[in-house]
Amino acid sequence: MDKYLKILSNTSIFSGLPEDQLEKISSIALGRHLQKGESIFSEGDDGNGFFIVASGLVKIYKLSPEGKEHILHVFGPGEPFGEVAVFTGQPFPANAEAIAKSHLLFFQKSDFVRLISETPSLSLNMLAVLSLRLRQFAVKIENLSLKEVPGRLAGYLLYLADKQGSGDTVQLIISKGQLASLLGTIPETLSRVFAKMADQDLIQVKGRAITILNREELEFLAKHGKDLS
Amino acid sequence: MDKYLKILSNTSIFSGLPEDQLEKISSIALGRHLQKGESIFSEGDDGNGFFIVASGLVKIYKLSPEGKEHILHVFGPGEPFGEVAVFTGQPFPANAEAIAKSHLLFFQKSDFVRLISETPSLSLNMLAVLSLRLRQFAVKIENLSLKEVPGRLAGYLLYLADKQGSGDTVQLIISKGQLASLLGTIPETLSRVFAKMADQDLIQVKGRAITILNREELEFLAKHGKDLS
DNA sequence: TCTTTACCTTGACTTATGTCAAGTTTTGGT
DNA sequence: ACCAAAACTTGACATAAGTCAAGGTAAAGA
Repeated sequence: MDKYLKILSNTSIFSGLPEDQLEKISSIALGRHLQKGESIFSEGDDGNGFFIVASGLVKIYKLSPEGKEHILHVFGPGEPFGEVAVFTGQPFPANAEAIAKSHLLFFQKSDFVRLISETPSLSLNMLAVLSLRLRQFAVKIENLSLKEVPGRLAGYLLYLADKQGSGDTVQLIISKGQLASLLGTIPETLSRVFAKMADQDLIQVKGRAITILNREELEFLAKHGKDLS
Repeated sequence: MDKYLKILSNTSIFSGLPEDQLEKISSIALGRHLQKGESIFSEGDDGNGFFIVASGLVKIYKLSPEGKEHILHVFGPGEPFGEVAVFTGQPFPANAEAIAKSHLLFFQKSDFVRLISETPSLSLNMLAVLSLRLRQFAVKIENLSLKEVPGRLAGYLLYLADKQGSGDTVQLIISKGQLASLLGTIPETLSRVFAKMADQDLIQVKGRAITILNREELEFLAKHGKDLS
C-alpha cells in the first residue's frame, strides 16, 4: 500500500496534502495494470469512479458515427482522468485506452466523494485541476476555430519543447497519426505540414525526434495561425 | 440584500443549499449593472473574483492577434463565469462583455475561497458545474474537428429547441453574426448554410425565429456532421 | 417618420484540407 | 534476421469554407 504514497504525492490533485491524508487516500486506491491497446472505459459506460496514471500513457478520445477518432487528451504519470463522470453523475462522455503498458490507480466514486467532502483542501485542489483543464480546452477550441494546421502544430511543438525542457529537440510521445487526431486533422495533412516546415528550415524531423531550427517563426505561426506570406 | 436569495437559489452552483448558507453567500455578493456592449473583464486581467448572471446576457470570447473573435460561451441568468481564474490563481484567460443590459453578482476571490473551504456541499456543487462545463467543451471540440458547419448548426438548433421547449420554433438569443462565431465560422458561411437548409425545407427562417420542419434530417446532420449525399 | 448604422445576404474567387489510392519506411513479433 | 503489420509519405483530385466586395434589409436613434 505504502508504495502508492509516493505516486500520490506527485499528482496534481493530491499534492500538498499531509501524509495522514495521503495514507487514507492510498487505502482506498485500487491498482490496475494494462497492456498497450487495452480499453479502460468506453463512452456511455457508467462512471463509477476515476483513475490516476501511475505509469504509462492513456488517450481519451471520441469516435464519430463513421468511426473517425478525435483525441481529446493524452495523460501521463500523475494525471487524473474520468473525474468528470464522478461529479456529474453521468456516464463517461468519451473513451479511454492505454497507448502504452500502464499502471493505473482506480478510486471508487462513493469512497472519493466521501473523502472530498471531508477534506476542503482536497476539493480546492480538485477545483484547480478542473479549472486548468477547462483552460486547456478553451485554448484547444480557440486553436481549432481560429488557426490552421501549421499554427496548431507549431503551438504543440513549442508546448512540448517547454514541457520537456531539453533544448531544441523534442520527442513526440505519440505516433504522428495520433498527433494528427489530437490536432484535429488527419495523418496525410500532418505529414505534408511536417514536410513543408522542414522544407522551410523551421524544423528538422527524424522519426519522432523533432529539432526546432527557427523558434521565432514557429512562435509567429503559433500566434497568428497562418504563414506570413 | 435578501433579494439576492431568490437569485442565488436558482443558480447551478448554489442550488440545494440551506437558507442560512445562502444568506452568508448573499452577504458577500456585490451587485453590478451593465449596459449592452460594456466590457466586464479582458484577457489577462487579474482574476480577483467571479460573477453570476442575475439577469441579462454575457459573452465570453477570445480574440486572435488579427482581431478575429471566437465566442466560447454565452451565459444567461443563473450561470456563473470567471470561476476558473479564481481556482487557478491565473489571470482571466478570455474576455467577457455584456451583450444585453445585465445585472451581475460579483464574488471576491478571498471571500469565496473561504466560503467554499467551509462548505463541502458547495464545493461539490462547484465541482459538478466545472465538470459539466468540461463536458460541454469536449462536445464543442468534437464538433469543431469532426463536423462541418451544417452539422454544427443543426446541433445548435436542436439544443435550442430542447432548451426552449416551445415546440418546433426556436428563437436565437444572439445575432447570426455572433452565432457564426460561436459555431467557429464566419457570418457569410452561416448565412449560406441557413439558406441551403431553408431551401431543402429542413427549417424556415424568419429573422431570429427558426422553425424546424424536418427534425429527423436535422438530427442526422447533427450526428453525422455531413449531408447525406 | 426619416436617417443612419449595424446586420445580413449574395456573388465571384481562392485556398486549406479532406478523400482516395498507391507506394515506402519503420516497427515488432517469431 | 526475417517477415508481416503498422505507420508514414506522396500524388492527384474534390470540396467546404474563407476572403473580398457589393448590395439589401432591419433596427435604433434623432
